[in-house]
Amino acid sequence: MTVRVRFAPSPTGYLHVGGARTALYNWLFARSKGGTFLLRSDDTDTERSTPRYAADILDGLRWLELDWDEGIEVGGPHAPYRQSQRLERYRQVAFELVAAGWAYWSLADPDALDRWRKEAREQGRAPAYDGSLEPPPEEVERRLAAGERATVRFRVPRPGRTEFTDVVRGDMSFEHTQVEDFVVLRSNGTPTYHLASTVDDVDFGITHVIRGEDLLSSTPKHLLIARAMGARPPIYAHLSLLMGPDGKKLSKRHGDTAVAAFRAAGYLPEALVNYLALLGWSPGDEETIVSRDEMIRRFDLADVSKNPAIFDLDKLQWMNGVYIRAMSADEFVDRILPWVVEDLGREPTGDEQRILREIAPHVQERTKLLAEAAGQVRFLLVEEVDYDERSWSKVMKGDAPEALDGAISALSALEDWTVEAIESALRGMLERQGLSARKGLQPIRVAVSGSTVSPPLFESLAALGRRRTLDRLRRARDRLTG
RNA sequence: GGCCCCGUCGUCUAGCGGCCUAGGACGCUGGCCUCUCAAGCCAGUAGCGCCGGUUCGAAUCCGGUCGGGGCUACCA
Repeated sequence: MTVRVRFAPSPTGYLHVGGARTALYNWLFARSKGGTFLLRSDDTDTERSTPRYAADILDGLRWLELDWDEGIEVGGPHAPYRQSQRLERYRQVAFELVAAGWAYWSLADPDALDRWRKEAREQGRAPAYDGSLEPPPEEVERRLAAGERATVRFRVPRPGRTEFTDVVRGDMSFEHTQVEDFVVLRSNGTPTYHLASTVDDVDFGITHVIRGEDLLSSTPKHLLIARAMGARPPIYAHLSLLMGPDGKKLSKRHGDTAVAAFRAAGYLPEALVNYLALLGWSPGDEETIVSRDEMIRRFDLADVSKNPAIFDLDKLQWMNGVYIRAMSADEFVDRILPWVVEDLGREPTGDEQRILREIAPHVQERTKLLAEAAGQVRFLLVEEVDYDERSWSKVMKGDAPEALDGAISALSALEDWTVEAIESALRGMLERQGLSARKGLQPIRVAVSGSTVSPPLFESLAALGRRRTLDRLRRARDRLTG
């Protein structure tokens, strides 16, 4: 049997990291089994679905390089892959279900239903509607004939129970007294999630449904529908949910959880993928940095953790740094360029790009987020620096004038403007002035970079060039005198 | 309230009855390195929720309890 899995987001919100993880696990499973990964859009909620979110989801998946073999925008034998374009099919199935006695037209009064559920709850019973509020058949027929709108509800067999084996959770059993006669077709003729999703899974030949644990207790409904359709239901695997630092389900109040937000902040897709993969799955050994190929080779649903996982930004950030350091300097420059352009307000010149490449290795190892790098290299690309006032007042005192003067004269006399020459000139200066490197170099750093924190000084000066270095040293010296 | 899921360092996890004096990673602390900040290296910190049971032996099996989470819609 060839594995067929799907990621089926509802475009009622942007792609968030939880959804991305679900997509990733589906993708990994498909790739590790040589199966098909399919993308469809569960957009039956026309009220809340928007094209903007739909586009964001596709962007996010592409950015993460979770390519799909079949589905939205790539097509396939079961097209279309948007539920909003398959409405007739769901209606048809709903009618067939009614005709076969698996479902019925429901005219239960909504208010009465509310009261019924409330009472059930108060009496400690399951608030699962069992059809007892329906009018007699003759009345239903009459009102339907008169054009009254009704929902279609699935007739859950009671007594009874649904049992299944979840690949990550093991044997499950749900008593049907706990499962209500759920709506499959709304009174406006559109299908509910349960119907549309299950029909698609059946029609598209989905073999494994890998999704969030929030759908675990809906699984009996899906099994019931699939079996009523005469199909062999897919195998289910429910992933634990992602939590915020407070242990609650990850949501907006934990900050921006959108994949697009991570992208904008300068996270690398490969780092996010690596982190997400290990959030609920372990290759079994002590590896933390796992390549995509390695993941595919070793991924197994049986190794997926049942525990809910708290999203740890610190660890993601660390991992991002690991991936950044692993890049070549050229690649690093290419990847920070968009942020540099934004920061500068213009495209760097060829000369400036050369400077960037020169300093890249040194910036790279201090960068955790690509977005930060722009700020670290800015002083190399602008004509004049703005001093960070805290840095200034911290170091521009004591021996600072001597250090600056010494640097100006030592560097003016320099023949070769190279890292080595600059270093030996400045170290010679330190010795003459009797200054420690720690104390003597900081004023120079602030004068040139504007801050007490910068890439290594000698390399920075070499990249900056003689003219700008000396200009800045003199300007700082003047400012110091007042 | 009902049903369901889950419970190993603060966090992600390894562990499938003796290999556990519970391993790794992030974080945190200290040290080394050092021109700042990082990175790197070294060391340290900290955990089997609790109570019973099974067993020669339990983090591992069973029961209970407590705690956390999910679902309980004509949302998905």
